[in-house]
Amino acid sequence: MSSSSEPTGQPAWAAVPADWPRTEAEATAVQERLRGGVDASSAAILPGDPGLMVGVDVAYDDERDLVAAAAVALDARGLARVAQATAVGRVSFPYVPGLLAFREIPTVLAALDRLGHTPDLVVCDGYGLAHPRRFGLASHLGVITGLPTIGVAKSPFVFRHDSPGPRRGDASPLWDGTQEVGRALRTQPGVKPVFVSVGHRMTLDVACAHALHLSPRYRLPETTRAADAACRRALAALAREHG
DNA sequence: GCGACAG
DNA sequence: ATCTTGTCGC
Repeated sequence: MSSSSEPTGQPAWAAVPADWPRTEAEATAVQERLRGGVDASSAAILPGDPGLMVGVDVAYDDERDLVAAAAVALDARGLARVAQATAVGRVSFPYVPGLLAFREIPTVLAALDRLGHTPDLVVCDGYGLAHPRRFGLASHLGVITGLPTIGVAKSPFVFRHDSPGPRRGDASPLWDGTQEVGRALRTQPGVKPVFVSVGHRMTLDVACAHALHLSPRYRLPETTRAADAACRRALAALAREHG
């Protein structure tokens, strides 16, 4: 047993599953197998509903082959912090565009387990359906956990888009041919847009509304900002303890 | 074949 | 992601 005087608690250790994909071919096969499980037909939670909005993010120390993940729960009404948890582990996959989930998910799952609350929405750093195989990180995490998820990415990936209007809330589609798979969304006036896509149990309109609601002051959602800070702190603490 | 390419 | 100096602004 361990006592925690830290407000955040000690990080959980995240083991990489023995059957985790090791090659790109194995990883893409997993995506092809799971992608049918995505539900984008309706939104499990609406902005304004009570509930817990959970941001997840990951920080890396490739030198030491370490990952730290954080899950931070904010009250949907008022965005006050309710709980947070962190986890650390070994890097489970190299960075390959399109296969980000295999790098982040084991540690993120450990942090979510440790949270002690069931999220009503998980906000991921990256993409969901706006992905080469329609199964980015947010969708993958959603299908594995069964939780509603959205992706909010900081930079464009594979799909083209026009610049959204200058006002907060202005958006323009991310096109995969003639299909809208995501949206470039202006969360703050005069600031670069973010890129929103559905993860699981969510629609694009509602995903954008959540992203906007979660970003009252800065470009990025408060969930993402909180999770980013928390996983960086966890990684720094880990490097401090060891060498 | 070459470049681009979430984090 | 991470590395990094200064700079502009509240």
